Amino acid sequence: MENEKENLFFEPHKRGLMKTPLKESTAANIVLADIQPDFGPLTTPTKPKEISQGEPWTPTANLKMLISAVSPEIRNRDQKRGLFDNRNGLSDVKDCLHEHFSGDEYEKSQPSRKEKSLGLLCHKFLARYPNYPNPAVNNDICLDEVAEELNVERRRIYDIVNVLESLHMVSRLAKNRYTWHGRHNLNQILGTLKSVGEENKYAEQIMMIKKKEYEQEFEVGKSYNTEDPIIKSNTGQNGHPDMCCAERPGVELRAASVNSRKDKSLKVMSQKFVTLFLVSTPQIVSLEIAAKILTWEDHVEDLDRSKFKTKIRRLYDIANVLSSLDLIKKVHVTEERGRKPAFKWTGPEISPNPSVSGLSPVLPCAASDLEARQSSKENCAKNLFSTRGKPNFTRHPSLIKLVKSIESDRRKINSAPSSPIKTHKAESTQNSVPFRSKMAQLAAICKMQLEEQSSEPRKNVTVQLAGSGHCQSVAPLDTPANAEPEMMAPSLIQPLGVVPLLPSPLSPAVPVILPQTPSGTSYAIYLQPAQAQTITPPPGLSPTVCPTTSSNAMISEDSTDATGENADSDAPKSSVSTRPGSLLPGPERQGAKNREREPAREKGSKRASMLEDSGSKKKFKEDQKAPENVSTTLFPSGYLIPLTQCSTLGAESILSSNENSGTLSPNHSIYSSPIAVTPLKLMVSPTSMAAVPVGHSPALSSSHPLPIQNPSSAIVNFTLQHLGLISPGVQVSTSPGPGTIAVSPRIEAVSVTPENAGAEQGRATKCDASILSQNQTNGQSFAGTGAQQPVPVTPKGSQPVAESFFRTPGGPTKPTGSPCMDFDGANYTSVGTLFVPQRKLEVSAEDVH
DNA sequence: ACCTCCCGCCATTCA
DNA sequence: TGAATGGCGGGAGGT
Repeated sequence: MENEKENLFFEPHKRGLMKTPLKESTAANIVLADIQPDFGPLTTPTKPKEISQGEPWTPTANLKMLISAVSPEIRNRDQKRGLFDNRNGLSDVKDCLHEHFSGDEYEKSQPSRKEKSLGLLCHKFLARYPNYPNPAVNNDICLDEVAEELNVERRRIYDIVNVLESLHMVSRLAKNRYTWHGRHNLNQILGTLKSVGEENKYAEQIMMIKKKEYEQEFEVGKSYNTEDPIIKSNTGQNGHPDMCCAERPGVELRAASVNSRKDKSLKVMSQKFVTLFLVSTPQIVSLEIAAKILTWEDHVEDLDRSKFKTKIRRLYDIANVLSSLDLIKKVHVTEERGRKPAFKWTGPEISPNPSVSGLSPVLPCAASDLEARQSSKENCAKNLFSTRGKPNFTRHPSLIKLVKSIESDRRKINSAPSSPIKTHKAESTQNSVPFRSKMAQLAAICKMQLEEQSSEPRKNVTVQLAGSGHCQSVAPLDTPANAEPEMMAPSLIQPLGVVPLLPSPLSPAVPVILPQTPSGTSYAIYLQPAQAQTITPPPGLSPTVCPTTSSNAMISEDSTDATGENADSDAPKSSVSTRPGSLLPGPERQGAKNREREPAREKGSKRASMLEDSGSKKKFKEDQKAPENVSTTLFPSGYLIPLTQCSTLGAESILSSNENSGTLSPNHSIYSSPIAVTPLKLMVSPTSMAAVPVGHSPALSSSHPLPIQNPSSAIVNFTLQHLGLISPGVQVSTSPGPGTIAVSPRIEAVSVTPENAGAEQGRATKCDASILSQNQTNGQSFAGTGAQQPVPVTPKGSQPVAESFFRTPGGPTKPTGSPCMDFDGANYTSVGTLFVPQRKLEVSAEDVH
C-alpha cells in the first residue's frame, strides 16, 4: 500500500516536473499522439453525437480516450483508490470497449454532456479522497495525476480545486500539488463565512436586491443592469463601490490586474456564494441574485449583460461543485415574476464561526459570550437588520495588496519544500491490485463507482465507509481519531477578550482575527472600512421553491460521497462526543445570528467619511461581553485568512493525539503552511469584528506589541501594520448603536419541491447539532490586531508552521512580506477534528431526479 | 427559446 | 521563457 501510495505521489511529481505534460489541450495532444495508438476507446468516450455526425470524436476526445486507455497506471490507481470494484474494472471496461466499437452502443456509452459535467467530475474527484482524511497521512493531490486519471483537462481540475480550496477542503502545497483536507475544516470555514456574511449583512443585500427587483419589475422592468437602482445606490461617488478604494490616490493600486484577477477568482466567488446561503434565511439563493451581488461587488462598472452572464456561468460551475459536495441542491424558486433557478443549501447548519467548531471546553467566559452572541445572532437572523444602506462590497486597495503579498508568500512557501510524503490514504492500500487491463474507461468506472456509492452509502453511511471500495477505506480512519484530539487541544482555549480595533487612517481595512475553530485555525479578516450604506429592509417576496430535478440534483443524489461523508461525520461525532456541549442547537443558532457589531470607525479610511454617514443608522446588538454598536455601515470585502493555529500547543496536542502524529508532524508543518489564504471579498463590518472576543492570548491584541504567542496573530499584526491597515491607536468604539432594526427578510416562503421537501425541511430547522460545535469555538477569540508596528513577528520556534509563515519575508510596505498567508495547512493539520457533527439530512438523497 | 455549462483560447502569474 | 493558472465567453447540449 504504502508503496503504491508513494508511487502515486511520485508519479505526479515527476509528471509535473517533467513535462508540463499534460497541459491539456496542447500538451496533451502531443502526448496523446504518442500514446494514442494504445488507447482505443476506453475512457469516457467522446460525444456520441459527434460520432454520429461523421466525425467520430473531437481530437480532444480522442486524446482523452487514448490517454485513459493508455495509461494502465491510471486505471491501477483508480482501482487502488477503490474507485471501482474489480468487477467494474475489467468486465466493465471490456463492455465499454465493446460498446465503443459497436456503433449504437458505442454512442450510448459516449459520454453525454452531462457525463462530462463538472459536478460529475467533482464526484469522481471526491471519490478519490476520504471525507475525513487522516491528517497524519499526506494527502497530496497532484493535479496532473488527477487530470490524467479522470481523463479531463487540467483546466477542469482547477475549477474543482479552486472551489474546494475556497472551502478549505484542499490547500495548495506547491505547483501542481495540493493537500487534501477533506471536510475536516469545512464546518469551520462555513462558520467563518457565515459570520462574515452576517457581518457584512449579506442577507440584507439579498433582500435589497429582491426588493429592487420586485419594484423594478412592476415599475420599469429593467434588468439588472448598471442601471439597477441597487447598483446605483451602491456605487459611491465614483460610480461604483469598488472604485472608491481603488481610485484613492494614495493607494497603490491595486493594480487592476491584480485585483481583477483575484477578485474574480472562482475561489472568492465560491466563498461569497456559500456565504449567501449561510446568511439567507431560506437558505435558498437564486443564481440571479448571487450573480448580482457578486457582480456588484466587483466592479459595478463592469456590470453589463455579458458580465452578468459570465458570472452566471461561473456560478453554475461553482454550484456544480457544491452540489457534488452535497452542500447545495438545485431548486426552482417561483416568485411573482416567475420561476427561476436557484440552489438550496443542503449542507450542515452552521453556527457562526466564533463558536464554530469547537474547541472544546471553552472558558466559561467564552461560553457565556457565545451564548449572548448567539442569542443576538439569532435575533438578527430572524430579523435581518434592515439597514438601508447598501453595502458595498468593494475591496480596499490595501486588501488587494495584502492578498497579493499573501499569495506571493504562499507561492513561495508552496514552492519550497513540498515534497512530502505521501501517504495516500488507506485507499491506495486497498487497491493495490494492479490492473493491467486497458480499460480505459475511467469514465465508466467513475460512473459505476458513483452509482455504487450513491446507492449503498447513503443508506448506510457507516457502511459505506467501510464497505465501499471507493473512498472508503480512508474516510473512516480519519474522522474519529482526529476530531477529538483536536477538540481537546488545550491550546485553543484562550481567554476571550475584545480587542479594540481601530481602523488606521491609512487604510480602511481592519484586520481582525477571528476566533479559532476547534481546529485551531484562526482567521484574520481584513476589513475595509467601506462605505457604509444603509439598507432598506427588503420588501418581502415570497417565492416558492419548487424542487427541480436538475442534473445537479442528480448529482447530488448520486454523490454518495457526500452523504457518506455526512454520515461519517455524524457518526464520529456521536461516538466521539468530543464536544457534547457544543451540540446544543439552540445556542448555536443564536450564536450564529448574533453578531456584535462594533462601531465602524473608519476614520482613516478613505471612504470612511461617506460611509459613516450612511452608517448613521445602526443597529445594535449587544453582546454579552461588550455591547457594541452595530453600525450599519458595511465594509467592503476583506480577506479571510486562515491563521495557523496560534497555539503551538494545539498542534502538539493534536499530534500527540493522533496516532500518526509523530511521523506526520514534521511533514505536517510543512504542508500546512502553505495553505492558501482565501480571500474573502465579503464585506465585513468592523464592528462585528470588534465584537468578537479575542481568542488568543491578550497579548495578541493589537495593543500589545509584545511578541505574540501566536504566530498567526503576530503575523497578522505585522502584516496589517505593514500594509498600513492598522493604525496604532486603533480602537473600537463600543458605543451602543441605535436600536437595531429588525428586518424580516422576506423570504418567501419557499416551497420546496417535493423532492427535497422532506429532507430539506428537516434541514431547515436550523439549529442543528452542528451549531453546537460553534459554541466550542467561543473560546476562540477574535483578536483585533492592534496597530502596532509592523514588526515582523518573529517566528516562534514553537510551531513549525508558524515559522514558515514568519519566514516569509515581508517588506513593511510591501505586501509580499505579509506573513499572513496561508495558514490553511497549518490549520489543517492542527485541526483535525473540527467538525461538528453535521447534519446533513439525507434530503439530497431523496432528490433524485 | 432559454437554461446549463463544457470547452478551450489566451491572458496572467509563476518558476 | 516556458509552464502553471485560471478568466472568460462562444456556442452547443438539454429541456
